[in-house]
Amino acid sequence: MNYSQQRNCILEIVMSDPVHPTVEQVYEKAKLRYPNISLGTVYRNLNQLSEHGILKKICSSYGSVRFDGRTDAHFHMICKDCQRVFDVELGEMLGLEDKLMDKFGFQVSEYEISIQGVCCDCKK
Amino acid sequence: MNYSQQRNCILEIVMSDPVHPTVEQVYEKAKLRYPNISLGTVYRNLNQLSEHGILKKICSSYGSVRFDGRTDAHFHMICKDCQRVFDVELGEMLGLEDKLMDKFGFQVSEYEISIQGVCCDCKK
DNA sequence: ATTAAACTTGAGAATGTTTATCACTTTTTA
DNA sequence: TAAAAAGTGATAAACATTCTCAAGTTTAAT
Repeated sequence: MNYSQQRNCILEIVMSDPVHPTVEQVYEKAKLRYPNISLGTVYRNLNQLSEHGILKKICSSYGSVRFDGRTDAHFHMICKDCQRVFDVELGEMLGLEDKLMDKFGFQVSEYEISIQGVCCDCKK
Repeated sequence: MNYSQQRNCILEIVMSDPVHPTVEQVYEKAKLRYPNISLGTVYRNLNQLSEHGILKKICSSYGSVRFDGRTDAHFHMICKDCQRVFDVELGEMLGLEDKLMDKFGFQVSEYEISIQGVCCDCKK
């Protein structure tokens, strides 16, 4: 990857504020600095940055794709109403539901762990 | 929800085989029994069934949306190559990476837990 | 059984999201 | 500083999902 001003700006937008923005939100913020930036450029760069493991793509059943500047192990709480994504640290998972209610006022309704990797068939 | 043959067929397709099919895969299987079934009907019913908690929608960063006939607490392993989704039981999570390698030959590269619910702002 | 209301369907249009294309510009390399 | 490689904006294309609606089913109350 070569350097580019636009990609750098996109990276900063996602890294600097843990709001887990959607593509559209990144686009709106990027336009403040580069008024002519195209939506395609935002998609292209978010995807490249994810593929290089610099950002993480988050997909949930509720709402649209979002991006996360944190790539270390942690969890996400996703609100079914506003679809915002909140970070949860590993330790906060012990005694899950009560703890999340006490700490964040977040009412857990279901959760899902997904593990990415390569299956035994594809490793061949 | 009224009864309908098509919805029932769609439900059976997802419930009977733990392949976690995509919309398109459900559509292809449903056409064997209802050759005129429309893709819109498949989307409509998969969404209704998920909204009623009868099926679960699975979204991952790799590949497309899939549906799961199991709604009890369990995990998913998603292959980055073939994008298939495999079930993992809760107990199998202790000593995660080694255990999954021993048991399934699945090489874990990253994982993510997402918790759905309602945040403190939206509860107001 | 008959009927009315509510629900569902298939077909296709409409919308929304994401990727591809291409002439041009920027960055890197040597 | 020139050539190669990579990136950009604009727009078209591809793909995914939802919407619309006339016609057909299912349900519940006569």
